Amino acid sequence: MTERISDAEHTVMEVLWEESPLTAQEVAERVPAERAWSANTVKTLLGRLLAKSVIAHEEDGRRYRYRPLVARNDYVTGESRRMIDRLFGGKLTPLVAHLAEREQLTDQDIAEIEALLKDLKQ
Amino acid sequence: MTERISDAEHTVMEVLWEESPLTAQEVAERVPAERAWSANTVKTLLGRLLAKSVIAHEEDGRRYRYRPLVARNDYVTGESRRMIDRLFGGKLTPLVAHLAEREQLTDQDIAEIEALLKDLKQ
DNA sequence: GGCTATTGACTACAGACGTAATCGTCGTTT
DNA sequence: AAACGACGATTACGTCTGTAGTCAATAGCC
Repeated sequence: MTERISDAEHTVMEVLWEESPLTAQEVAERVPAERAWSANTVKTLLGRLLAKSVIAHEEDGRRYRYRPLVARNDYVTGESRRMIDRLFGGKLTPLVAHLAEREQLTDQDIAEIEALLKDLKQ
Repeated sequence: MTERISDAEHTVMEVLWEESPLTAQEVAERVPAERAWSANTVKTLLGRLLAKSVIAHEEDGRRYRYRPLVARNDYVTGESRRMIDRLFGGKLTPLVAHLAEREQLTDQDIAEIEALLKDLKQ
């Protein structure tokens, strides 16, 4: 049911996941400089995220403080799943195979992942 | 430089990656039934993909046969990289860690991935 | 030789997105 | 009290996307 979050909106979410609640202005200050957004742009995005019920706002005097309603972890899970479904037929192994082949995994990467998996096997 | 491929466009690409060259009509026939697109829709999408130079067409009598210009593998690499950058700070290990934690990996999955990694270590 | 079906090109149109300016309100400053 | 400034709400606007309809050319049929 959770509506799709656009790219620009995601940038705002990252700010709120990092720290919240924040006022619109505080969010604007924390948005990565590459974006170079006006304060108004940030407010528009906050409004759209509100409309999508993915954040909430609580009054604080004459302004609002915004706070995420979805956990970053859940969002990340959803997005990775979408990607894996679209590109790898929903299977994880082909993803790892692909990445292993195309990105050069350092020995350390491999060691880390192996350790991880070992842990999983209780 | 390669332009972004939208969701609907990606569906068409999958058809062409599966088999090509194909005429517009053949593509339309092969698009997954859930989409239920009109032939015109498919043609529009082919046109947009052409404009983005991600496919090419060669004349064949009064019609065209379309064929991908980008390899699926390259596309997949690009998309996975984007996702990993956005969600996992560009590092692969956190991706695997996240997936391992949130998706239940079967013992078989784990075994497969371990085998994969073992191979990588020459 | 006119009619019809196929096919690509062009046009359409609503909704999402990126980016912002403007408006209205209310508290603050002088 | 009048002007100013901060803030949310509303409006704007070009582009992209999803989904198609319409038009023009051509090729085959009768």
